[in-house]
Amino acid sequence: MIWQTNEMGIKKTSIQTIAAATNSPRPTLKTIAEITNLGTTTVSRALKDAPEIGEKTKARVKHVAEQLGYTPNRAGVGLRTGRTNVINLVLSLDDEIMAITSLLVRGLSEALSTTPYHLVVTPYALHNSPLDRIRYIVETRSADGIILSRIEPNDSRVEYLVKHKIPFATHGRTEMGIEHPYHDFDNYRYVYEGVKHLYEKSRSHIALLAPPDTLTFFHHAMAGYQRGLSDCGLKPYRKLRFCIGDTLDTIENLSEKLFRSKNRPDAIISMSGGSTIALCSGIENAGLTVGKEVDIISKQTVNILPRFRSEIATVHEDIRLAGNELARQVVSSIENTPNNKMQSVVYPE
Amino acid sequence: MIWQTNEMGIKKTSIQTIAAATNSPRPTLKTIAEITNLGTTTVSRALKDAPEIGEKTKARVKHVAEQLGYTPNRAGVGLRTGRTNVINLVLSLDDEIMAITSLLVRGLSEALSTTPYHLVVTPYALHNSPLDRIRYIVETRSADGIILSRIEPNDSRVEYLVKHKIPFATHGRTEMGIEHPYHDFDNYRYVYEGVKHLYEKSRSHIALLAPPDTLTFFHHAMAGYQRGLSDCGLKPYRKLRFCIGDTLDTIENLSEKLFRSKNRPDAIISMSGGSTIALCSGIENAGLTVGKEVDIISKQTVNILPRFRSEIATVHEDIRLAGNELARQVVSSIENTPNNKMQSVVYPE
DNA sequence: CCGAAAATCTGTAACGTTACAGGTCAGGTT
DNA sequence: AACCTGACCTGTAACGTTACAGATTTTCGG
Repeated sequence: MIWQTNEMGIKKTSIQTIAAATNSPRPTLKTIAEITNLGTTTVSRALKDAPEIGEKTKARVKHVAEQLGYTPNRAGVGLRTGRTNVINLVLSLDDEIMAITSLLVRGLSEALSTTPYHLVVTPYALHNSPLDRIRYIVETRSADGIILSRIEPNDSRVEYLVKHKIPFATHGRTEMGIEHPYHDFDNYRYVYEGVKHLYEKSRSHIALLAPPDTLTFFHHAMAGYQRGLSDCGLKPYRKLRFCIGDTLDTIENLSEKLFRSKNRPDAIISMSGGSTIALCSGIENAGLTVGKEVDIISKQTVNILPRFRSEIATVHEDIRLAGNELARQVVSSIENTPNNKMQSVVYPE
Repeated sequence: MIWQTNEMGIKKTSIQTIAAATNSPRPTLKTIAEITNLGTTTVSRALKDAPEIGEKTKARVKHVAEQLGYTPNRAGVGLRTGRTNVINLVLSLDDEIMAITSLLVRGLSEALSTTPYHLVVTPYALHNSPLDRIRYIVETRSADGIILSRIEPNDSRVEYLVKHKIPFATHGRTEMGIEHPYHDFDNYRYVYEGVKHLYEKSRSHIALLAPPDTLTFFHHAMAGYQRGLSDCGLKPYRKLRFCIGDTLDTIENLSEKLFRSKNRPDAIISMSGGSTIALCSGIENAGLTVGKEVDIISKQTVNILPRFRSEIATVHEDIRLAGNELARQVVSSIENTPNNKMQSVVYPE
């Protein structure tokens, strides 16, 4: 093919050939000890600036270590100390297709970059028990701290982690009477204010495009919804037959069906930006126009909805901030310095 | 419990041992060995079905292991064998905001689920050297195989990994004359056929919304672009002042500026779905309509553009498939079974 | 019933690191 | 001169696992 201009010009070098030229096992403490004529213990202590090692020796050791490109072997450290310097973000694959992952990871990395910890992301398929992944991490001792999402009111993972005394933080709240670090968006307030806003625009059939009802924030959203409606003297719309956990195609289809029906809503509050897009498609397929027959308020984590249909009112959920907070919390938790605030609920100005 | 059926073999301390083990510290091979009155070696071999262990013993050992909830300590295994059972996906944070990550991860997990390997994702900030992360993984021996993206024609990471004999696969190709596993979308063909398609719709000022020019697939896209134009007897449009690596806001602004200009394009081929959305916003801000004054062809990894503006012609890039392929390749590479195809370039029907 | 092969099982060492309990020695104190 | 102190360094053991080289028992042909 045309762009493979290199095929003629450059000779191919096999992996083996290059590697054979560079055959040296990685240096260990022992290597450095032999070179410097010190004990491995001394080298180990020197490299971490222990007070009982002379300055001259430290400098010498560090210099040699640098020369050799020494890096501590994690398996060795892990075996001896039981620590990994890893924070593990456990994520569902079937979720968060709309940039949440990306932003959360960015927020976490950012905050961890000033600590000795580094981030590892483990995905799991939703059809497996989410608890399995957690158990695996705990049993194999492969992280010092864990970050969870998709939190349920009565969450077996939280129970497990508390029982095993593993530091963790959750993106979302539980309702188990257990105190633990968490960060959450104020979904109650979001929906409550959404209802009021729509009421002021004279909307009266306000539906909620809710999260899956297994998750805690479904209840928060629902509470805000009901309180908002009751404060406005409105009645709840019958429960939608789809939620933000469904595929975009499902949402689009059911949304179209809904908006073709006689008793359709005249406003929707959506809990997810991705779902909102499919929702709009359904509305338009039904021959209606967003901003005219129907008003939409939606959360979004990335600024895309105004580009999509400028009539959608949006509220920004700052996932990067969530990452920062969660990282801070879990590190505090590991290092047992609970001077900081270990729980936060935010809402944008 | 099974081991109590063997009356002769039971140590008097069995019960206490079991109790102690079930209490707090995690069970190890030694725990099982004490309970079963076997050597740790035997237990280790039994758990991995070694042929020199009797069936009866294997069953007994496995049963006890199950009872105790034994899981091998990864640090121990890692230290001894040098293996981690980890495949590490190294991802840029500043990239792929539009679901690529999510889909790639899903594809990889899926394919790895039938292997002993599991996926770990390490993000890096683009302003750090991407090589650093790789070096860290290699030096600390924290993965058996690595998967890279954002491949450059002359990629230092590839060079490094080949030099250190670490198995890896790349999402995208290099042009260094080094043979290594990769998976790629046929961007040459995509752009080439895009140009032809637009030409048939009588478009003549066709611009390319290209990738950053550091990446290999920029060159592929460019080659397809130029060849397509030349086959149609058209001239290239002057290079755009923005690319798919820019923020959505940047793209929207520069796009508006472009489409307000006198010598604006009448068609665009875009290399990324996210960018296309911002591009459209810019076009519309300039008072033009997609499908009327301007035609757009765009790649997308998730089916969102038709919902956005139904006039956009789309080509699907199957990232999940990419994940499957890359996983397969890197595992083959680790296990030195290069019977499978280690390189693939795909284009949808 | 012998001897040897086959089938099972075991002990030791090592992977790289760090905790711990010393050791050595210069210099000062009694 | 004997003793102590503090600064600096070292050896040993252990974390949990597996490779390796035996050890023991069983089986079986002759």
